[in-house]
Amino acid sequence: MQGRRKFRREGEERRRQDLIEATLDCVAERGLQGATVRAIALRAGVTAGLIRHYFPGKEELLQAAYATIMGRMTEQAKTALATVAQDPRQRLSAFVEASLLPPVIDARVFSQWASFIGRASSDPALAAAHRAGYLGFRDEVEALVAEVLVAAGRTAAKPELRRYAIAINAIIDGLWIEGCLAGDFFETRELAEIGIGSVEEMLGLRLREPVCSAKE
Amino acid sequence: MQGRRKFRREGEERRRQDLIEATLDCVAERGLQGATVRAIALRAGVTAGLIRHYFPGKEELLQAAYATIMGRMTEQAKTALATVAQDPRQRLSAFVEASLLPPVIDARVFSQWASFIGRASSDPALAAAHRAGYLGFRDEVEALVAEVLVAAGRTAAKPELRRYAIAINAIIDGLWIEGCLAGDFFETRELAEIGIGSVEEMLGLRLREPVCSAKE
DNA sequence: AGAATATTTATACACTTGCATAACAACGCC
DNA sequence: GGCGTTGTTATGCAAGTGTATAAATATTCT
Repeated sequence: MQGRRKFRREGEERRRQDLIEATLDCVAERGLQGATVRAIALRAGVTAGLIRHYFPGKEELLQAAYATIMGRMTEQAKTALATVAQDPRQRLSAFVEASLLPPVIDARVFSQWASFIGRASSDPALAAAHRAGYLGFRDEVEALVAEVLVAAGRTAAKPELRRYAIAINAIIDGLWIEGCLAGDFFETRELAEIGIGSVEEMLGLRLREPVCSAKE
Repeated sequence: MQGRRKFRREGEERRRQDLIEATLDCVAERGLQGATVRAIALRAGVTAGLIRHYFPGKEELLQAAYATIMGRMTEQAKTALATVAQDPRQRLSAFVEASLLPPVIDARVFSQWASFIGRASSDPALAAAHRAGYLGFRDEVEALVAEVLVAAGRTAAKPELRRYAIAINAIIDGLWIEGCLAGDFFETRELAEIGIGSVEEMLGLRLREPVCSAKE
């Protein structure tokens, strides 16, 4: 008998994160079914038993993984907002654009999202987490639209604002899905252009400044 | 020992359909993980072994189930087209509307869709099935838009048509998801109204005939 | 009615699953 | 350097998984 495997003790938070990342890898590649404790442990370079040392059970690990990707997605969206500071139109435009280009458009992330959301209907905890994330996103859109309308000198009644937010949120979601599922059908910036163009048509005003004739 | 269970022989196609339906029930309620041969058989009022008499394996049953819901969804949308016959604008309007009301908007169907789509990334058979369904849907939209534009006396260049189809498909998908996941946030016809309104704004023409002032 | 057929049940099997436990080894402390 | 603490491995287990097979029964045909 050769002795047992050598190992290193990682920091607690580091190991936790590694396990979550390994879980997301498994979910992305083989769906929730493929995310068994043994597969996760193997990918994390660890033995299966260790999972129960960091999480009460597999269930909790999955929830932590879901919370992680939700947080990551909203974080990316907010990052897109932080970049361009001044003009509301440019801000909305940048927001839409960022949502429809990598790394937000990503088959891997979509696969994870779909796997978890498929179980959200049966799992109240997942459902609540999703609902919160969705409303946060829509509120973000609504605030942006309000800025834009005010800057354009248009009145922004509440029901109208809500309507805009729902519609714009929908088209971003829809294009996001199309891009993630069949990215090879579209040119690099095609979805982003369509997204921004559609929002312009919905709001009835241009978001991008009219460029000089030379460009594109 | 009491004798074995009594049973009835159902027609072949009937049994197949029952098994598929039972599979969809399990998927909707407990996700793909919950769709075990035993759970499916129990729900179908049958013993587990029978599944292998109608399908080569569990894998094929799942594929058949997915094909079923995909077909059902596009079929429902096409039904809406069959009813309204004449005016292209009314046809497009009815199509969008039907896609954003029950029974197409349905939390159960969405749960099934998400569960399957989550595995589509890893399963080539599911991926192919999805891609075919998606392209079929988009072609339908594109044809509808072409009719509308022609009827409105506008030129319908191919890239423009494609752009419209992608955008309209996206907003239908996005609103569909919102409605399925959080139907209680919206008034009964709210999503349908938003969908039709958005399409009108994108195309730059009205789909519904201008109603007399009394209505609504 | 009785035999032939193939649907359906029942049982078994090899394998995987999540989880429990005990042995072990890496690290901090004196 | 020896020693306790605890992160980590190894092993085992009961329940659940898909599948294979034979026995039993419902249905059809004559």
